[in-house]
Amino acid sequence: MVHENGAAELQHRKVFREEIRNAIREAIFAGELKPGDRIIETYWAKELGVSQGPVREAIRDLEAMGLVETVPFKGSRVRSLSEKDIRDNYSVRICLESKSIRDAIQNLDDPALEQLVTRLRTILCEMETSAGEGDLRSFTEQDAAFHRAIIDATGNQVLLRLWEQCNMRNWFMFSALTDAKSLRKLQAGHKKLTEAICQRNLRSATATLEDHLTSLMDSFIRG
Amino acid sequence: MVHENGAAELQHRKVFREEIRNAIREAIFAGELKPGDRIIETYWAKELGVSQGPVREAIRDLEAMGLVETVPFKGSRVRSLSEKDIRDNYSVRICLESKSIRDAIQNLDDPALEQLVTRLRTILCEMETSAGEGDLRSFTEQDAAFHRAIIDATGNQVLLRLWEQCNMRNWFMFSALTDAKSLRKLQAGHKKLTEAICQRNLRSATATLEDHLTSLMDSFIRG
DNA sequence: AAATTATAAATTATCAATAATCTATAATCT
DNA sequence: AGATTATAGATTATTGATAATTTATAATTT
Repeated sequence: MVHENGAAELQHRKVFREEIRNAIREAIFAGELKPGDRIIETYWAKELGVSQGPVREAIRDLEAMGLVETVPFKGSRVRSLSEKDIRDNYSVRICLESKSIRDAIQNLDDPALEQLVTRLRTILCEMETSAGEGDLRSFTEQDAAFHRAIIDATGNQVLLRLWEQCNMRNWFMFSALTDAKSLRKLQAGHKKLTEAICQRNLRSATATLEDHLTSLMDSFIRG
Repeated sequence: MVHENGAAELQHRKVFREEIRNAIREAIFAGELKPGDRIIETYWAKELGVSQGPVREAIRDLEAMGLVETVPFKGSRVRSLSEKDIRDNYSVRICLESKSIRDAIQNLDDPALEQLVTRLRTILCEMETSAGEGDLRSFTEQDAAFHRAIIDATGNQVLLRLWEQCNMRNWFMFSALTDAKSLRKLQAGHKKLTEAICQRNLRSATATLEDHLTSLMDSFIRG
């Protein structure tokens, strides 16, 4: 019996909460629920054929993600994100990712850095494929995987947890970057970043990251 | 009728969840619940004279704080924090607070910075009093208020939310810093930081902050 | 005796019903 | 009329009971 590898193998038991959370999230993405709209527990309970409890928990999750705001006894609403909110979000994300790059470049030994770079290049390849096929969904997932890989390499769980919370992919799964030009530009940024990390060039890496995330933010704001 | 100032005045309606969350947290602080121990919903429901639902929600909150880990259908346990966990936590906190100081110094205009400094000095005074009276609880609360004030001044809600999550005060309300010597050292750090901000001396401010938080971390690890 | 399978106890997840609270509308008062 | 106070309807918060799942223990098999 050689199973039970840490925590990865576990948590596969499905709990309603997750599905409910996704359902409400999708409704927000689809524009069915607009910023400011109320999220009524009993409505979603009936809609999804479950009871109120799990819906409550799902809403709490969305709240922790920053997608929803709740006032006790009054209810929950879809948060309306101002341009400032988005800017704040990205500025914190840049802060966290800069740190992860700094930590990776400064603390990882050669084999570990090599391993990270290899992983980044693998993801890069997969992104090329997704971009070629026009599969936006997997492209954005791989984009997240790319950035997460760097943070993973630092081994800092706190950093990872906080980053997950300000990764806007959680807010808007698909964004305005539907055109091929944006994708190519993103890819160029990823490549440049990978090379900078490979060469332990901290200055170039952080500058590239800032450019990369800032242009991503701009496309959100404009789109 | 001149109430309803934004969001501060609201959320005063008590919800069980908060009290339950605090009760369990206190049990962890008191050593009643040790790392690895299970947190049983029905036990706490009976213990506190409430039902299972609110207890579940409270546990979810503690989970989001990183104090507890949960596996579906198996239950929740108090997370065991390694020294590395604590170090990671502080290194992220330093990252976030450095950013807030940088943003404050670079972006605030003179009146706004003046206002921040005034507020910091007020808190500083209150801390002197608490320290003199040996009131550890209010001292730690004011310490948190001091750091929060800087982040508040930047107006970045995302930064604030993430900072709340890696503020270890949430984990260990009272720490090992019971001796008067540590308190004086902390206070000296606060004062120096306040002056550096007042003079817009970014280098001094961040260096002071790093020292300050690092020594705080050390006292946690040693204590 | 070791391993496997059944059973029982404990615990979590969910439900359905009720209590508490808020919101909007109607009634009352000055 | 304008403001204040009741009332009704909607929604959240909580409860107590039940179903689903896991864990520990006993029974069975080989």
